[in-house]
Amino acid sequence: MGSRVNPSRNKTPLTSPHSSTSPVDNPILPDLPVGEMRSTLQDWYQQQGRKLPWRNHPHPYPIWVSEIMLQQTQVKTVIPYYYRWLEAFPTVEKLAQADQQQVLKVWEGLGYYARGRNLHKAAQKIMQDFGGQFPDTLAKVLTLPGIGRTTAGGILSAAFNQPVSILDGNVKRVLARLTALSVPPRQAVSQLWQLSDRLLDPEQPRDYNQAIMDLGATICTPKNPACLLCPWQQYCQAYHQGIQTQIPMRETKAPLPHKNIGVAVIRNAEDEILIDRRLDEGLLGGLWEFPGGKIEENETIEDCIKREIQEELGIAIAVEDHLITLDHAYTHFRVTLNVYNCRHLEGKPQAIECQEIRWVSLEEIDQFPFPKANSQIIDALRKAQT
DNA sequence: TACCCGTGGGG
DNA sequence: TCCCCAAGGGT
Repeated sequence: MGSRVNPSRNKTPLTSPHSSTSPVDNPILPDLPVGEMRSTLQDWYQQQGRKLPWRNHPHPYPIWVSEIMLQQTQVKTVIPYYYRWLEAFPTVEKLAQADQQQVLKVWEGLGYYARGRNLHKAAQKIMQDFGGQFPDTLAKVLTLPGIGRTTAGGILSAAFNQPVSILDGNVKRVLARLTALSVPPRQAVSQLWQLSDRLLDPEQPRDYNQAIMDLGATICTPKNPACLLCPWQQYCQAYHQGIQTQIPMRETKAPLPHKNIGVAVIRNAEDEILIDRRLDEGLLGGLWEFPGGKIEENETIEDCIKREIQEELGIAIAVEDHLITLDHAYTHFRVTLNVYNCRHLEGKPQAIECQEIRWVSLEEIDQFPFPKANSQIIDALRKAQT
């Protein structure tokens, strides 16, 4: 709690008013023993590095897939998805030929679904523009959707042993502590990239990049870093100052807004259920869902559901009994889903605010990719049926 | 350039 | 229970 910081307070040094360069301007240490640091890190990596499925792979495709899955996602979460993905789409060509719904079904549950859609689009671009070969230059790799500077460096170093630096969450944290960075990393991105460039081992860039990420993931962890086991302990300013748990400094964050949502499970005379496919852009793009919307002030859940279904699908329904209420947290807000069983009364459903609409049975609903919160609704439907 | 974009696990 | 954060990129 003592590490929570108001960023504005850090823009001016509390100390000497005469100092012309604050740590923000120059967090780079003047005399880092770069060669020695590379050597100690590489030695540590040979002994303590993680064995991961995509390491030392001869082909860039599996490495690329792993890099995309690992964006903002922990290794443990990624591994089963990684294997399933390569089974479903063993080559760039197979991925390019798949349709988006297959792709999203395999990605289902992993989150940040634009990653899956971009992987798919990039595979098609590789087939069209690069003759089916994953590109091996930084400029070309950066033209692929879903690949930024860090992911490009990760792929080029791992697949081709090219000396391209990275600045992911692990590296940011390691370098912030190494320099006892006195501002949140976001305010020093340019300087951190310079430091990352400087430290990168030009002789063994593949192992160096993997090593510094392993260091961040297993030793220089966000909480309770294992400084006594760290190969860079002697170079670490945060450790020497005893402030390693306070760095990197955090941004102040506004509390998450909460939305109350009415959700309809609509059945027709054949006992089929109405689902809709969301637009490709934005939250949960391209996934299927049960229709519904935000409950306005002074509106009952029943009124909300009837109104939303009329607006979104152009049909009249009867709202019947309560199925389930569940809470879910997204990155920028929380929701409570109030789910009700409903009956279709009249009108043909139209895709007004979505891409597509289907009447489906509970048996065939598994074929469609749903976001996590909606999967819980499906579970509840199955339970209610038996 | 801030803000948007999921989900699971740890403390 | 709640907050934090994880191999970031797109706009």
